[in-house]
Amino acid sequence: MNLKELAASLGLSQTTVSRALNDYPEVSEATRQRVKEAARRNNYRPNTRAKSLATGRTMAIGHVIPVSTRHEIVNPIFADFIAGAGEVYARNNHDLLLSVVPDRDEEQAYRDLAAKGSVDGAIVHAPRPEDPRIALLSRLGLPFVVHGRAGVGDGSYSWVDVNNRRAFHRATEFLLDLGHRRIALINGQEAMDFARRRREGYETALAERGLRADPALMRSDEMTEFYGYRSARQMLEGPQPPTAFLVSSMITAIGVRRALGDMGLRLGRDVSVVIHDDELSYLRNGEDIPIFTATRSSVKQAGRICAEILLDIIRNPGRPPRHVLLEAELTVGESTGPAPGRP
Amino acid sequence: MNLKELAASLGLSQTTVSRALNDYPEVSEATRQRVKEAARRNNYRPNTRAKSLATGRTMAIGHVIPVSTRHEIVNPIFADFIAGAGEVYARNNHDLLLSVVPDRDEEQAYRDLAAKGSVDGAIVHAPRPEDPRIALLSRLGLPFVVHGRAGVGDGSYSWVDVNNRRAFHRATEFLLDLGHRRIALINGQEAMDFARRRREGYETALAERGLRADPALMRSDEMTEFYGYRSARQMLEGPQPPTAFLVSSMITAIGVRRALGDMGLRLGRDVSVVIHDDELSYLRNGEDIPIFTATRSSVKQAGRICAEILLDIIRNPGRPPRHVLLEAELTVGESTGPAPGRP
DNA sequence: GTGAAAGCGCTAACAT
DNA sequence: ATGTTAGCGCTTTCAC
Repeated sequence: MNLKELAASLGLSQTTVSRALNDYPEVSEATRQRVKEAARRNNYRPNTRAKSLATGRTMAIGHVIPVSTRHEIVNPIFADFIAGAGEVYARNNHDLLLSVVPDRDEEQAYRDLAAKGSVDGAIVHAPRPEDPRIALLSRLGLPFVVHGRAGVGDGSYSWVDVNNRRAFHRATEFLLDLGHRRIALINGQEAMDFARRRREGYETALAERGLRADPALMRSDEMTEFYGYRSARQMLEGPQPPTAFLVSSMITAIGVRRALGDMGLRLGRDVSVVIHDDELSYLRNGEDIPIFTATRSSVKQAGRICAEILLDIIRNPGRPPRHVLLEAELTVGESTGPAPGRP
Repeated sequence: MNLKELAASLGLSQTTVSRALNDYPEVSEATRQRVKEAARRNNYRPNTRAKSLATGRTMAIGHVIPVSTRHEIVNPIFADFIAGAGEVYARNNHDLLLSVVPDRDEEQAYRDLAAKGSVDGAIVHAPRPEDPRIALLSRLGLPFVVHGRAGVGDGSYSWVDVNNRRAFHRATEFLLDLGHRRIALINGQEAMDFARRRREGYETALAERGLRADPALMRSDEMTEFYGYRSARQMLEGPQPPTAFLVSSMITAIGVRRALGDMGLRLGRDVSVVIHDDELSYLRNGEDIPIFTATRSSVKQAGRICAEILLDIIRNPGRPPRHVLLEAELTVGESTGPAPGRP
C-alpha cells in the first residue's frame, strides 16, 4: 500500500495524509487520528527511496568494513560495534548500509557512498595514523565519526575511543603493586593507533617506578593465537623470564595460556596475565581471567555513542566536533596472584 | 554531479547519457565513449534512490540480525557470513542493508523491509524449527534464502546449510576408531535446528557400532565458555568419565580445555576433544586442536553462496528453490591421541 | 484545514 | 541514434 492508495481509501489528498503522518500542525486532530489509524491497519510504511528522493535525506548511515585480503576471518569487534550502532539507528528510524570492501579500496567505498547519495553520514572504523579517509570525508562534506583516533588533527573531527593509554597504565601499575618487575607486553601491530597508545601507557607506568621497559619482553604483531603462544614460549624460555603478561587480545591470550600450560606453569601462582581486550565478556562467566580491562560490550557501547554523535551532527551541522574517551573497566579475578617469591 | 548536469555538460539529453552509461545498444559507440569518459572524469555515480524509484528495483539486500536481549555479545558467525555475502553484493553492485533488531521483533523487521520497499530480497539467519519468518516472507513475496534449515517444508524454499549431521557422524566415528567408547557431546541448544542434527549424527554413529548414547554424557545449552567448563568438570568427576569430547563451539571448547587443565588432564594423552565450530581458523595456526570440523571460513563461503542464490532468484523469479549442503572439513591435528589404555 | 501541482534524479515508453 | 515526456512515491510550496 502506498500513499496514493491510502489517501484514496480515506477520501483525502496525498498531501493531507502525508502531513497527518508526519505530524504537521495544520492537520485537524480528527483527521490525523483517522489517517494514523488507517495507516496502522494497512501496515503502511512510506517508501524510503521515494521519501529520501523528495527530502534529500536518506535516513541511512554507511559503515565500511575493510576485510583483509590475507585472512578469511572478520574481526568480531566490527560485529559488536555495529550491533551497538544498529540499535541507535533502529530507534531513530535510520537504516544501516554496510559495505564490505577489500582493505585496499576503502577510500573508493567512501567516495561511492557520497557520490551515490546513499547515506547521510558514515562511520570510520579502525583508523590508522594519518588516515587518508578522514581528509577525504571532510573534503566530500559527508558527516562522519571515527571509532578510534588517527593521531594527528584529532581535534578537527569527532571520535569515540577507549582510553587505551590509561587502561594499560593502570594494568601495569596493578602488576607492579603485586610485586612484578618483569612484565611482558604482547601488543598488536603498532601500525594501529591503539597499539601505540597501549605501549605508551605501559612504558609510562614502568618509568614512573624507575623501571625501563625491556625490549626482550615486548612484542608487536598481528594478534593471532599462535603469536601469543610463540611469544610467551620464547620469553618464558629466555634467560630472564617475565612473571606477568599484558596481552592485547583474547585470542592472543589464549595462546599465552596454552604456552603456560605446556610449560607446567600456573596462573596466579607462577605467572599473572592481564588482558586488554574487547572480547572478554565471553570468558567472564568462568572467572578464570585474573585481570582484564575493557570488554567487547564496551565496544558495543562505543558503537552506540558513535551513532548518536553522528545522528546529532547530521541534525545539527556546524557544531564543533565531539570527542568521547571511554574508560576501560579494570576487573580483578580470583586467580590473580602476587609475583612469585613475593608476599 | 547528477545526470542532468552531466548531460548538459555534454550537450546531450539525459536519456542518451543514461542509455550510454547503462550499455543500451542503440547509442553510437562514439557517444558512449564520450559519455563514459566524462562520467569517469566527474566521478559520476547515479543516485541510487532515484534509480531504484525509477526502476522499481532497489539493488539492495536486507539482512536482519537478531541480537539477544540477554547478551551483549554478538555471534561472530554473523560477521563472517555477512563478509562473504557482502563480497558478492559488492561484485554485483548491490547494497547490503543491515537491520539490528531485538530477537523478539524479528518478524516485524522483515515486514518493514518489505513495506518500505528498501530491499529486493532478504537473508534469513539462524532459523528455528517451523520458523514463522519463512511463511511470512513467502506471503510477502519477498525473495529470500535461508542460512540453515527450519526443519519442515525445507523443500519449498532455498537454503544453504552445513551438513551438521554428517560432520558429527564422522567425528564420532573417528573417535570410535581411536578406541573411545565413552564420548561426551556438549551441544548447543536443541531449539536450534543445527544442534538437533548434530545430536542425530552423534547418536547414529554410536548406534551403528551397537552403542547407545549415555544421557550422562550429553549436554545441550547455550554455548558459553562456562557451560563448557561446568559440563566437562561434572562429567570428568562423575563415576564413569568420558575419554573424549565432541564440542559444539570454540568458546565452549575453551571451557572444556580449562576444565582439563584444572584437573591435570592432557589432550591427546588422557582425553581427546573434537570441536565442531565455525570459528576455528582462529586457532588453526597453533595446531593444538586435535580435530575439528568446519571453520569460520566455511561460514563465509555459505554467505557467498546464499548471496549468489538470492541474486539469481531475484533475476530469475519462478525457478524452483535451490538447496546447498556444504560438507564440513574434518581436520586432524597432531595432539589427537588414542583412547587411554588402547593401542 | 485541505488540495493541486511541481519536483527530487532517474529510467523507459514513445516519438522522430 | 537521439530527444521528449511521463512517471516511480513521496514532500513541499502555493493557493484556496
